Amino acid sequence: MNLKELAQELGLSQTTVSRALNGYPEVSEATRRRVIEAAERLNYQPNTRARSLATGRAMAIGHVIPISTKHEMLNPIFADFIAGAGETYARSGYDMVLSVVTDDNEPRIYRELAAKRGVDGIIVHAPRSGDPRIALLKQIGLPFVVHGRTSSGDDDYNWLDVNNRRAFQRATEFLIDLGHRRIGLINGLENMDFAARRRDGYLRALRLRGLPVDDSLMRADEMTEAYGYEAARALLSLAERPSAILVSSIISANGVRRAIDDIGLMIGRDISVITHDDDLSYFRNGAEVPLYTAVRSSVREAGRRSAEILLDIIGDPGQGPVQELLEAELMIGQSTGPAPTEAERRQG
Amino acid sequence: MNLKELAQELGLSQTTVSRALNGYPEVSEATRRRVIEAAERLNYQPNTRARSLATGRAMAIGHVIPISTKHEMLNPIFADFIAGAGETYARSGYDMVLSVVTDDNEPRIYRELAAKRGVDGIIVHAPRSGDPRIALLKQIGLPFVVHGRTSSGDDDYNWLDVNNRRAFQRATEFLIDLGHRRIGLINGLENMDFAARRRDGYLRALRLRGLPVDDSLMRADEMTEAYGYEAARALLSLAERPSAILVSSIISANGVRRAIDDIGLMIGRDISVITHDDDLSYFRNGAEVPLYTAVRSSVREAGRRSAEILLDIIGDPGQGPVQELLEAELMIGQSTGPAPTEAERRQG
DNA sequence: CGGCGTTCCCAAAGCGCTTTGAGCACCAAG
DNA sequence: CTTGGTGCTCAAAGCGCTTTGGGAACGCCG
Repeated sequence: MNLKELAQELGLSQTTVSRALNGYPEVSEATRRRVIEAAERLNYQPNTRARSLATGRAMAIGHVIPISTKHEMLNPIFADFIAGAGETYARSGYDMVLSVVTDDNEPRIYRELAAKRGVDGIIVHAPRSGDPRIALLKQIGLPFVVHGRTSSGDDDYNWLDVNNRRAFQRATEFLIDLGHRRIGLINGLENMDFAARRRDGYLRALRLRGLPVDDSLMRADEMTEAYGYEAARALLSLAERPSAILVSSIISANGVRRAIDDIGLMIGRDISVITHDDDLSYFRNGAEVPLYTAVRSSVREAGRRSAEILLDIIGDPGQGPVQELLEAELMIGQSTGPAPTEAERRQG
Repeated sequence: MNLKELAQELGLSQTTVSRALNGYPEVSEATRRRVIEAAERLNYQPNTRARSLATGRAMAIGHVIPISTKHEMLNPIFADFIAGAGETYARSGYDMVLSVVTDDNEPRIYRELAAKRGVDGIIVHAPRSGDPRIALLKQIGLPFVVHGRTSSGDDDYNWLDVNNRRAFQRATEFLIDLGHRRIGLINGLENMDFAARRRDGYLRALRLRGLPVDDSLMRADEMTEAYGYEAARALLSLAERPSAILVSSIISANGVRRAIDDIGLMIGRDISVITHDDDLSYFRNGAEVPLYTAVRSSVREAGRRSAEILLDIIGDPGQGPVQELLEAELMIGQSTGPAPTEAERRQG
């Protein structure tokens, strides 16, 4: 069923039918009702391809999901981000097109995406420090919003980010206030901008409180459960082991917990743990009292909001860069407690 | 840069340029080279919308990702499945369009997807038992492949599935062989077809070996970490607690482990655990010796293969239904061991 | 009754591509 | 010299929609 057939069926011209369906004022209410009724009855939907060829708008947003070439891994936070963005698109009648891409040929993909005119805008995922994609996309001229930021000098682009530095500074200070002096950091890959900022926050808190920085307490890698386990085992077998650990993902935190259990220590008593919590639907942080003390920020909400920003910009390209910084909330859970005294440690 | 401009630039007609780029034999090699060179130099890519309007092929595949209305959750296995499917699409020049949809308005979405002609085919995710979508899609006439199956009488459609029943029967028998007599099942939501099959496999093994079925040993829910924990706590606090537990997801298995640790028992000695392992990139099951004894089947590979099947069918719609059953492999890890004797149990 | 807005509707152009059906050169064969 | 291929190229139609620029019908006023 296409427009021509529908118009024929109704004894109207294609113009009138199109206008009736798209809400133009030039058509009488009676006709409009008649048209809409017929369209529903015959399950007419305008052909997307033809429509967007005519309007020049693809009514689709591109998401380029990078897969790290080294590890061939796909971070599950994308799933939740996309769920959020998907809600926004559904409301606005946009489609979401996904390209899963190894990070070595990303530039090509962006150029193609733009040249093929299959999408009206792009969401940029997982920006690295000084990510070249931003300059590339600006040059290409396709509207885009970055989920996260990148710390090159140029700040003239749209982004939505969590205040990672503040969050990790606060988390670290919280631990210091509890009496912890040796605090481990199990971070994400530090070529990722978010991870670099988290480390900065951690370091700043240490400096502010006059605590020494010890490189052997800092780890960085892809945030799997296994990595959390390995890293925690390593930290806990140090001669001077940390009494608290900061973790960049609740998934890795699961591994940290396992390591602590394995050693026969108790989380929250012998070792305090604070994790970043993206509020992933499959990894909710407990019910009444959260399992982990955490700095939390919903990545799903970030997806929803990033998509809204992008659609805004597409609708009104004139405006200056839109930038939104979300604050993470610090939630006290069962995984933190006062630092054990020397006596307690020797006993434990 | 569009075709017209490129043709002008070259002093050729649009026809010739189009033919040169699309590999038709009617154009001389010299001309073809000249055209291709110019296209690359000027970064010409045919406009997707125009092209697919002309050819009638959208060059895109739709994935409808259901979000359970009750829990608002998005299973992370989708991420890996999509990563796999994405590889196939990238190779074949297809786009992937995602619709994230709450399960109450799925039928509408499928109809729209078909009527709007935005995609050439669909991958159906997370089929429920007797899922009405299969009849719907057959009626609509859009090519589709189901990831999983559904157990209505009609088996005349394309699917790719893991042999869930066999896998869980084998896992159960493996536990029985180790001397376990009371075996818990922490399953996925049993309105899902895969979960129903897993339960069947479990029950069949019990029956075959003459063991009683005890409903209090069977749980079913969305496969989160927290659910694994809660369910395991419940099972382990039964008067007659199971000595082994079968789990439907490695994520829930993490929760099961946590519950076992909490109670002060040891996994693999006091309580044996076998889990299904989708080989998710962020939840790899250990290195040399797997952490968990598991029945494993890569969901990423399933994605890759499902997409291939769909593209095949789109290319040659004549063929009968394509159906592929993957066998899961049973991997012995550190989470299983012989059932403790009565004496050991009392002591433990 | 003529003229002028309104209201409603339409024919046709155009979006950028593919593809059909032809045509022009050129050369070999008759 | 004509005919018939062959090799290369092209103009134009068409995909299904939106949108421009009218225009018919109608009522109302002077």
